[in-house]
Amino acid sequence: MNINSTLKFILNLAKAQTIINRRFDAKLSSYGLGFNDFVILYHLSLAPHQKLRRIDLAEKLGLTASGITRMLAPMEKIGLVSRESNERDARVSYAVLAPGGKRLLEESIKTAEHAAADTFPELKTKKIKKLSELLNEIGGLL
Amino acid sequence: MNINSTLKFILNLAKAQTIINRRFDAKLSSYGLGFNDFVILYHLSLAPHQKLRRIDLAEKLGLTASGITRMLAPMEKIGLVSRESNERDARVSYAVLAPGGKRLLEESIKTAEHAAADTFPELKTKKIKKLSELLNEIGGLL
DNA sequence: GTAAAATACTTGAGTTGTCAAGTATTTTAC
DNA sequence: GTAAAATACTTGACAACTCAAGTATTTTAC
Repeated sequence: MNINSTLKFILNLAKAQTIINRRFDAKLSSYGLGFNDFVILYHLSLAPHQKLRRIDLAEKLGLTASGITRMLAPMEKIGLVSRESNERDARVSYAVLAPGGKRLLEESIKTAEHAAADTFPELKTKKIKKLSELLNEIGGLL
Repeated sequence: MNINSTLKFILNLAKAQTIINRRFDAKLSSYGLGFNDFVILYHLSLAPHQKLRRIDLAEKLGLTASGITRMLAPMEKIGLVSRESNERDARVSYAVLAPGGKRLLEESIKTAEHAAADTFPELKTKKIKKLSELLNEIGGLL
């Protein structure tokens, strides 16, 4: 019952990611954030006017539009993000980084970086580039 | 609001894995399997006597023991795995690959391999090795 | 040999997503 | 300019986990 090495690799990837996710969730829980909450705040902070369409947010995280709707609802309720409409296209609803979200991102970012460093202690810049390229083969597709 | 490259890499990894998981779930759903169901069957098929303690299964997938309990329950109900106790240690309950599970694994394995090949079309053995080493930095920890 | 610690597993309650379907709006193509 | 297709988003129903706490058993250490 053998499988080829690409599939084996994907099994390893899945395992690693499961552990990483749980670890980051645990570390960030002191801020009341999940890993993906953090990632949403991060992408919003980089975006022009610190806002993104829900669908672009979905693309950046690899989630579905539905998932983004679910995630943003409680974040909006506690003032991390707010909602803004687009004058030219009534279908669109932006997620905007709210002051509370910006503050929380600033507070939590060091924690996230430490968690990353703990996870990959000796990850060098060169290696990262190569790996990221590889991951783009998937990330870029969808 | 910049972050270091290790954290950025982890964000890419998370995105890729989210997409991979959804894709595999979709492909395997024609067999009534989720991605992790498939992985459980696969690990059981490789194990001595095709059985594993729940906790070892948890370790192999990167899940918690609780998660394994939840996953195995429906799989047991439909005859993919069965339960076996350990005579020497009454705490232990093995998950055993049942005939139905073995058959389903054999049927689905090509689908999973194709999904893997589609995801990383030109993944060479060398690259895999490097990336897998890196992933062991986490996978090995827990 | 017994108390304390560790291990294996399960369960209740909650979270974080998924998919399929539906609504509203915009774009395309003729 | 209008019908059909595409796009953006939301919702109901559900799946696949998590953590914290609990039970049962085994191991450790004195």
